[in-house]
Amino acid sequence: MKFYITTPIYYVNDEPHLGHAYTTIAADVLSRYHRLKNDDVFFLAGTDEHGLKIEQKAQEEEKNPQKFCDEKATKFKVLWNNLNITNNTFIRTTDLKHKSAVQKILQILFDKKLIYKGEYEGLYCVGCEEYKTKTQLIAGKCPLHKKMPELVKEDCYFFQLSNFQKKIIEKIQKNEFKIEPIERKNEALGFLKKEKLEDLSISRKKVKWGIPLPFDKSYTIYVWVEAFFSYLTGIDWQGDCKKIPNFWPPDLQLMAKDILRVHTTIWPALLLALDILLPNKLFVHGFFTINGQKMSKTLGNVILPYDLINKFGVDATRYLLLAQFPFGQDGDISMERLEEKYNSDLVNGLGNLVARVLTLAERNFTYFSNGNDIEIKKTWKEYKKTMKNIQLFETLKIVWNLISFCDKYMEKEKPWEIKDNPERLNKILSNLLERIYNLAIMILPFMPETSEKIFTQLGIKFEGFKKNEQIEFIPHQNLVQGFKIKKGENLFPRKHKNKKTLKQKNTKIILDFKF
RNA sequence: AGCGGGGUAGAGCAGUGGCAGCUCGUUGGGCUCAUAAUCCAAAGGUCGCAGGUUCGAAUCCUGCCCCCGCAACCA
Repeated sequence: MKFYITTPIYYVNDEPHLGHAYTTIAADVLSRYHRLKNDDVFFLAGTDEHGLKIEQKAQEEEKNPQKFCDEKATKFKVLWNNLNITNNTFIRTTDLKHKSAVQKILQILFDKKLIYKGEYEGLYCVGCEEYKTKTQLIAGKCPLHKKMPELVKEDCYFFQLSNFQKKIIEKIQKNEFKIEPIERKNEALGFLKKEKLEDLSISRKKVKWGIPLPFDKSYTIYVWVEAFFSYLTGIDWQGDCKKIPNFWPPDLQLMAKDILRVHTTIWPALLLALDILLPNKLFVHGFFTINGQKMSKTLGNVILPYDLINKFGVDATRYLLLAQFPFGQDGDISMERLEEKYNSDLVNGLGNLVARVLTLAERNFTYFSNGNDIEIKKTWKEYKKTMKNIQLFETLKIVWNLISFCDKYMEKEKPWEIKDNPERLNKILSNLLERIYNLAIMILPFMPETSEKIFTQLGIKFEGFKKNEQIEFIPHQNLVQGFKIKKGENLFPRKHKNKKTLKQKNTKIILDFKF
């Protein structure tokens, strides 16, 4: 089975922030899980680099836009690398292959008469050098320049977005174009049914930093129209509608809720216009607040990805972000709570369990499997179900239930008290080690380095599941070599609280999640 | 009345008509294999506010308040 998953292509007007990291980590977890299942996975990440905002930002920093984009895109790449993200490609909308495919597409749409010349009328703020929507204005004035924008008309090209409204609604209702969670589907259907989609102006005369329109080079292409195609050019599509790459369509496109609208209007309309299959599923997740406040640079309460990586390490960062609140909802985080969770789940939970079992097992023990551990089987069953439903928070809960079960089991059996019944001791430790072995596989998509460390300490190699092998407890095959225990360093070093630092961190802040 | 989501213990959340729950934190006790870890127990809540329906409401209805996202040609 193929599994093609995408993150949004992030807009490079700013440094990568926690929201970008969150989506990308989730995508990586799902990618790694599908690889574990032996699916043929393609994981796309990338950056969106054209448009007025970039042009202006580059100008502020006195750089040419390409250099500016190169630097920012590198920051994203480096962060993904540091977070152990296993994306198969990193597509940039300034890549040559993207630009040339996009130009072909626009020509096709033009030849199909789905693009026509017209006149765009909008409220233009001279100070901002851009059109404003009514909702961006405060009392009719630009909030930045305190001036009334002028009503300006401009020749431009339109895409017949309105033609596709009905078809999009139909595809969503028939679940041929799935949107999850259900609230987001309702939201999309809400605005699609209620508001009329106007034709979309796709050309920009004033924006220089963009891909030229193939049939009229005095314009560049509006970013949203071209950027979406990176989901296709990233898998090496050349712009030929008859030659669609095998990985198409995406099985899953992850994104935050702010870009739901464009992904359920412009994006499917463009694909329908070209007779290309729609993505199978969009999954929309929520936003963070920090101590109940929006993150914002102005308020200075931003938690940066590197703050977490430096403090907790890569694996713990991946875990902590996903273990905070259900994937798909909004949630609140704080440094204080992250620290608590780090200590309770990782240090006291997983780390401590591995340490206490291995200490006993390292002394004196011979492995034999009873081959049928109900707890492990039950956990795998729920694990697979929640993973399938993209309930990553629930998956982690289920895995941690098994950890808790092991702690209680030890308390009940008290293996450290057994002095003259080696058979019983071996059985108890074997049960525990099999559970830890399975735990290590379960956490592999979430915390690949920790997983590897556990295998090393168990003296066992995990080489993945074989093709078509059921993912579940199979001790005889996989553990035939037995355990060669060598307890190592603790998996997670304890964090000791520093109340003063925490208090400083908790000062109100806000963060901006625009992509 | 623009659309969607949310407001439940100190914190984060679950609970859609039948004794108000989970995790963390806090407090007390047990244990000693383990990173002051772990196990058992306890304390802690006018379920946003105000009305209504019902034998019975966190849950259903009405009104209101607060928070988040969207309200496209910014991305």
